[in-house]
Amino acid sequence: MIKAATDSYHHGNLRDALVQAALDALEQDGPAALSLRSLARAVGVSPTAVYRHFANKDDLMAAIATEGFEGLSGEMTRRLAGEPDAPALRRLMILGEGYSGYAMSHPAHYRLMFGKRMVNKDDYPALARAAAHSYGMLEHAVAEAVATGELPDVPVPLLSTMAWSLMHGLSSLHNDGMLNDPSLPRGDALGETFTRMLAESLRHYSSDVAPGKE
Amino acid sequence: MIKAATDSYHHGNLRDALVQAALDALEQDGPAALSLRSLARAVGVSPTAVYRHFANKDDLMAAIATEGFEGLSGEMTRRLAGEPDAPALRRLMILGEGYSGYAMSHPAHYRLMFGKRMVNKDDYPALARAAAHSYGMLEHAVAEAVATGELPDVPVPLLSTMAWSLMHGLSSLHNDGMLNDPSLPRGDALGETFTRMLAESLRHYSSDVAPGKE
DNA sequence: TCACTCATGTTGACACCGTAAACATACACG
DNA sequence: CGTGTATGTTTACGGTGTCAACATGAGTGA
Repeated sequence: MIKAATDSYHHGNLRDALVQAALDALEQDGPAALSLRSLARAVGVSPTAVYRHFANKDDLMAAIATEGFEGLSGEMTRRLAGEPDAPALRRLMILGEGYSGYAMSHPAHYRLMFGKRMVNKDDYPALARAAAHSYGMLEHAVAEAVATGELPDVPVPLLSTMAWSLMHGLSSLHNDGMLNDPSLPRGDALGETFTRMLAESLRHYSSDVAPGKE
Repeated sequence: MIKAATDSYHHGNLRDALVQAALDALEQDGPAALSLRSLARAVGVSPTAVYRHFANKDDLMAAIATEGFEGLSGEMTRRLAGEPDAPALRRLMILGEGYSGYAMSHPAHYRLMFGKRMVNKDDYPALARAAAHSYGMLEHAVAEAVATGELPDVPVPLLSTMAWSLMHGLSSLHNDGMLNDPSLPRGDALGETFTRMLAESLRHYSSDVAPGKE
């Protein structure tokens, strides 16, 4: 029930209210409950009012996904700020923990961020930009770790994509309930564990075997 | 238009026909085109006939997902059979390539396999069993590689989950169009690359640092 | 101050969806 | 042959995304 201060004909900030209502519904009732009509109802507006602010449902979803990537970047930035003087590899690990931490504490939202919409990412430049920014934080940290010699001299995009894949896969599997081996650490502890294992094992990775160097 | 041989009142094998129609629609028109009604249409049957074979849409989706995990296991088994005498670590790499290969060549189907349905996996035991079997193949190979000393003495579930996360993350990111760095290898080549990198780097991973050993 | 414009919200309609209840058919088994 | 039951159909309901036509009222320039 997010409404403007006034109960006037014009809402005032329908767009933001809709996105906020969507985030609430997402966390409380899962993605199935995300219908334009129910959002309009929650905000106290007629169903088609949505179309004054979003071209269609996909457009709204893209806005929510964009918000998600911004939240993800924000979480990682916040954690980095907590250890300003950490060496490069440690910074990379902080990113990994922040990534999986955010993903696992916003399962429905996280899933939405990787919906089919992104395939036509040209249609949603703001979304593409937000996603690229998150990835950029990772790539930057990887590049630094390679520069300081804390990671082997393997092409940075390769290392970055590998780290991203590991964290994305872990978070997705966790959120989908696929990790039920009782001997495994709990969710966010797993993120920490894998980050450390990858960093540690890559440190001893013989870069002679690495691809992409000719 | 999969129909029984006869055009009689009774279809003959509606259940299989529906699943097959769903797989076709999935590959051709994406997951959005998957409606019970359109499937019924494609098979030449009334909309509600579906409910004689599936409790509801989720039930159908679970059947499709099950088929997916069976296809995945089949692909990995097939590739393993091609190199019967490969050492343990090599077998593990074959699994990784098979996994990502299957996932990347059936994007819509693969996405479905990890839908929200799996969270209540108790409701779909056949699906849970098929998924567990795929994971079991991986865990078995990891255990062998640890036994032969080709992988460090780290808890098998941990190593297995790490490998799975890496391949699942890579496949998902690829299928969602998130990997657009032009310097990266193409899709299935990436699967091979990451498998090799992980195997190689884990080989030199100092197991003293490994968690889960006290 | 007033009239006009245009961004914003509403009404009504349409096709589609998942699903339930009641009914029809015809295969299989006594 | 008779009948029970698995299978398919008809009809109906509430929900959804979206379009077209209309209503409102806030802001602006005369």
